[in-house]
Order: sequence, then structure tokens, then C-alpha cells
Amino acid sequence: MKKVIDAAASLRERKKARTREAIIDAALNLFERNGYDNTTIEDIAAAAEVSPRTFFRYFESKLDLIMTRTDSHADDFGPLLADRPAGESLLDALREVLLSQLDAQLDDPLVLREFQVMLSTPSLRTMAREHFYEEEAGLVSGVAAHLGLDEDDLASHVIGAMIAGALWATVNRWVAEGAERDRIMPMLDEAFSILAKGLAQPAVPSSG
Amino acid sequence: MKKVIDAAASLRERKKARTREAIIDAALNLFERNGYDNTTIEDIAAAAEVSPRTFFRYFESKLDLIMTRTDSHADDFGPLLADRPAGESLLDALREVLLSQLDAQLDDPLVLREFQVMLSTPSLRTMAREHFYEEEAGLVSGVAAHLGLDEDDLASHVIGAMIAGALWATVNRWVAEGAERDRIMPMLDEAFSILAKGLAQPAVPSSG
DNA sequence: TACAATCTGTCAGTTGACTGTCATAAGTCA
DNA sequence: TGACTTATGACAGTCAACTGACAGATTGTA
Repeated sequence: MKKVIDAAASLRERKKARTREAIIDAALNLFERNGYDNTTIEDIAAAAEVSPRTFFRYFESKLDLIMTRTDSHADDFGPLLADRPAGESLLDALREVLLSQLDAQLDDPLVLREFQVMLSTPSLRTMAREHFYEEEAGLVSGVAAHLGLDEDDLASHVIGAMIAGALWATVNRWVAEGAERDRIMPMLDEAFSILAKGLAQPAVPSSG
Repeated sequence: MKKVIDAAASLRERKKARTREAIIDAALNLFERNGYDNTTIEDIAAAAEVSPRTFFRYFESKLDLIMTRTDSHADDFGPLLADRPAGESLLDALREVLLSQLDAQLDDPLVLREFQVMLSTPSLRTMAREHFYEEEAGLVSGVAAHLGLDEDDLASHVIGAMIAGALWATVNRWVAEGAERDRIMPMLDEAFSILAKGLAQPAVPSSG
């Protein structure tokens, strides 16, 4: 799964891969320093030492540059959820799915960096969130299947949205607190516990 | 609160108000027909029978046109929540706050129309959602205050996000099902019931 | 009516995303 | 090496958002 440059590929392929990475790297640097909106494609091209025209040979748009990578992280929850054993509770199933997803993603150091850029740049944050919530559609069908509900049922949507919201909030807090790898699962477990108990109970004491 | 043109204002003021409404109306028509992204300011100006330059005298940007109105709907939950009596449960408090908000907003026929345009245009939908979730910040502090939690506490954020997600999902379903005024509260109550019970329970049977 | 304040259209111009075209440079392969 | 394919840069150009400046029309007011 890791997208390291393949040494066995042809020279041409390796060059392309390197150019691509150079553009992404340059873009991330500029986004981090000046923000996404204040960075022009010309800036990115100059920093990556390619022509602006070449930028567009690698990416459809500035947005595409950042979304392509985000896309690749989004290996949909829905089908994975649906595949879990029937006896398992929804939240247990979700936890397992999440665990395997995270393992795969946190190995790539660029993921975290991009995530941090995204969360700190409002316009990117919006897009990241939107993208994150696109998962919700898959989540909703997974939830519906798991619980034996209809997909059009309000309950499926509400539950999907609750879960997605809780996950988004947790990941954000995690990044805000420094994004230490071994903190993410405990935090997710706290979120799961709140999701499980519901809000009818009195306050959940902070266990962290 | 209603933004009808004030007959007592000067001719000049009334004209301005009318021009403003004409621009908004023209924009909404075009957005509905062709989508937000396929509508240029020139189109809007032409349809509203003003010059493009004049458009910018009324709105900072195309985005501003739609966001200004959305902004005005966002009378923040946070403070309102904090004001509820201490004995009341979080969800009861929320229900009351929501009820009063909805009463005020659903009187304006443009609100629903704009909402429908927003939800059906992906790029606007993103922004609407983002905007909706900005409420979450207020919600989080309201939740924290109500439950006696710290605002930095993960639980506050997770609970706020769960609620915001549930509300968003509910409103969306409501609009998708035709946005009948007397359907919204029952649907919200179903959402509240799910929020209250939590996800540890087996499936919630559809009560609608 | 006449003057002042304000609104609007016209027009010219900037910026930045994005595309087409063509010549050249570099990689591939016989 | 030489012919073929592909990547790149240079350049010109489109499109749409957005701004500044000015002149003419409209409204408020004395």
C-alpha cells in the first residue's frame, strides 16, 4: 500500500513519480507557510521547479492536489462494516474496522502532515470535513445493514451522523493534542463509550 | 425579525432593498436551474437587470450572497443552551431551544427555498454544512456548561458533534421528504430519542 | 428649482485558474 | 546509433471573479 517510488520502474516512471512528489511537497510547504488560499499554482510550480503547465499535467486543479491523497485514505467504511460477523455489536464492529484502517494509514508520515495542514487551513478544513463526511453515506448503509434498518430510515441517517460526528471530533482533538500515535485508540474508545451510553445519562467523567 | 421591505423607509432605501432582493431572487433562480457553480455573476446581474459592477456593491462575492442569509439564521445555540434551567436534562434543554429557533425561522418562506438550493448543490451543501457545524463550537460550550465538563474535554466535543450530526441528518431527511412543517418536530424527537438511548441498545424500530 | 449626496452603468484593468499548441529535450527500444 | 514515444517548457489565450475611476442619472433637501 505504501506509495514509495518503485526502484524497479523505468527511469521515466521514476522521474514522473519524483516530479509528482516534488509538486506535492512544494505545495504542502507553501500551504503550511502561507495558507492554501494564498498559494497560487504559479508559486507551487516555481517552488517545485516545474512550469505551471506541468502542474496541470499532474493535477487537474489545486484542489485535486490535496484531494487525491485524501481520497486514497478513504477506503470506505460501509462495505467493511457490512462484512463484520452478524453477532457483533455495531460499535464493536466499527472499532475493529477503524483499527485496521488506522494501522494502514498512520504508517505514512505524509498523512499526518497533510491532516494537520488541512485542519489548520479553513478552506481545506471545510473540504476535508466534507470529504470525511462523504464516508457517512457508506457508514449509513453499513449501519442500516448491520442493524437491519432501511437505508431511508431516519434512524440510519441519525446514527451514521452521530458516529461520523464523534469520529471527526475525536480525530480533531487528537491532532490538536499533538497526534501521538498511541493516544488515538484510547480517545476513540472514550468516544465509543459516549456513543454507546447515549446522552440520557448524566455527564461522562473524563477518563483521560 | 422579518426582513420585509420597510414601507416607511426613504425611496432610496426602498429601492436599494428591492435591488438587493432582486439580485438574491435572480441568483436563487439561476442556482436552482443551473447550479451554483454554473452560474456566473454576469448571469445573475443580467437576470436581476443590474450591471455586474452593481452586484459587487451589494455583495462581496457570489459566496457572500448565499452566506449572508445563512449567517442570519445562525442565532447561536450555545448561549441559549447555557440559559436553560439547571435541572433540565441536556436533551430537553436542546429541544426547547430548537423549538423556539424553528418557529422564528420557518415563517420566512425564503429560508426553506434557500435551504433546498443549498442541499442540492454540492458546493453549497459543503458550505452550508460547514456553516451549520460552526454552530457546533457554541454547542460544545453549551454542552460543557450544562454538563459541568471542561470545554477542552473530549467528551464535550464528542457530544457536541453527535448532536450536531444528528440534527443535520434530521434536517436533511426532512427536506428530502418534502419539508412539511409539522413533520420536523416528530423527526427531531426521533433523533433525540436515539441520542438519548445511545447505540448500545439494539436497533431502534422506526416509529415514523 | 437648485445643489448635494448617493446610486448606477460603462469601461478599462488585474489576477489567477486553466487549456491548446508547438518545439525541444529526454527516455525507450530495435 | 537512429527512429519512436513521451514529458516538459514557452507562449498565447480564455474565462470568470473582482476593483478603480469617472460620468450620468436619481433622490433628498433647502
